[in-house]
Amino acid sequence: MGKPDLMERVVNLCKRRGFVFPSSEIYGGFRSTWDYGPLGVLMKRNVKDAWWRSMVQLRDDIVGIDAAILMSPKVWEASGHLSTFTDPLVDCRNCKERFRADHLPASGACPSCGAKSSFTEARNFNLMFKTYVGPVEDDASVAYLRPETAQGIFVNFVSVQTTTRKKPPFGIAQIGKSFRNEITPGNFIFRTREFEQMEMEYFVPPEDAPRWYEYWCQERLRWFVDLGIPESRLRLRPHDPDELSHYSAATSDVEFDYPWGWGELEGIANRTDFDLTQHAKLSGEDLSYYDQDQDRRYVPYVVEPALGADRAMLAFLLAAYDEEEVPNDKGGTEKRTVLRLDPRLAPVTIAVLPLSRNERLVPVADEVAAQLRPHFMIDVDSAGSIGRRYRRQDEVGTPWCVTIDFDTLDDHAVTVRDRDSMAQERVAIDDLLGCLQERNR
RNA sequence: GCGGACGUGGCUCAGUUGGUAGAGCAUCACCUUGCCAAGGUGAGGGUCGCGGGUUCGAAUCCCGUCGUCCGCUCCA
Repeated sequence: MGKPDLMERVVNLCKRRGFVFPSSEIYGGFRSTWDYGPLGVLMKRNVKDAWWRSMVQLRDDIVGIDAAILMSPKVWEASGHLSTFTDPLVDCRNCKERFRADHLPASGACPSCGAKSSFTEARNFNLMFKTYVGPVEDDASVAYLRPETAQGIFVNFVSVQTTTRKKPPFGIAQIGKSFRNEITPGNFIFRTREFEQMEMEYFVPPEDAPRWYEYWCQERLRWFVDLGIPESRLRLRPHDPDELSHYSAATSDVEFDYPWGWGELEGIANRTDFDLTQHAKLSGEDLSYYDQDQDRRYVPYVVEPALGADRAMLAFLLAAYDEEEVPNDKGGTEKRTVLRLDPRLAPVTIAVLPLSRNERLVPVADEVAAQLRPHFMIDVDSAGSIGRRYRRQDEVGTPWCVTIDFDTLDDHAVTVRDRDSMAQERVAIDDLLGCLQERNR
């Protein structure tokens, strides 16, 4: 399968099966915005739950918060986003290429045109969405949609630290929407203007920051591998000094092998004490930490793994997509599309399928489904041939199908069919829940 | 925002020199079958992205606009 082809097929599958729809489609769509459908919202929740579980639930050094999207404009003044998040851009009238004004060579010649180049005036693109709070649209009521969730953590640092009595090294995690008025969004849900971030700020003594930076780089890489992305499709790429963001001393990207090439999936940054120091300056509040054991006061350094939930979901979908040839009953082969998603990420965990729409089978299927529903996301489907329904479930990544057949009426057992191996096992209904929970572990 | 390509039922596409829209798949119902999709019968579904113009008449020509893809740019 060609790589560009893969992207097309995944986007198509997403639309066809209700993972992701173009937003506002009845009005012709709205650029760069996507809506998650019934299966997509389930999967995205699973991605976020998996992240939250690994960050917050399974650790005792990280707590969560959920900060407001709208914040005081002072926050963005302090963080540097008001001044630094603006890119001055110029276009060359001759070759039509666009450059960052501050990246132009001193000679003023662009690479493909040389001396013939002729630039437009520099125009500023601020990546923050601006809005007005309250009834009057004046300068005093200007507010911004947050371009990252991290600042909500920094401004709450002292409150969280004192209420939880956590001591560095400790972290604060948050999942939420962010907004950036990107010049060019694209590649499906890879870069959109409204997106959901999963960010964690890890506060450490300054001298320990490099060590924790290394730790989180490896830790984040492991997380993706654990959830099913092959190591061969992941890599860690340290930023060159000149591509570092204004707040960062060191940044590495976890990159994924997208159909269009290697691209960022997650960024791990050593943000130093930049943010806390800036907020301390502008607010006048003391944001340092007093270490009683060592009797010293310091402003913690911050190591930040920042991941896009939408982007992560795309990577999991791309890595899971597979087409294979399977033998059919006519002696030939046919194509089987299967999403080999980790069961923790699959939108539907168990499909309950009566072998046919027989009036004795359907009620049993409903009973089995009712029994499993409190424990798993269940789908019940009785339409069409059993083979067709297996294929439908394969295509959306359902790990297990439970089939009720005519023998069930006598032996009170069902068939459990595995997505990847297509193997079947007979299981008594009384043991079914335990059996599935065991497999789902 | 600039340059290039494109926009017909859910999907993939056909639609000849402008005459008022078609196929396959999918969906739904009934029948059949009964463990790995596409057997039978029938049904629903398109003002051809949107708006305007030319014309007796436009999916087919012109303009605008919105959207998609590729590149510039961006970085979760």
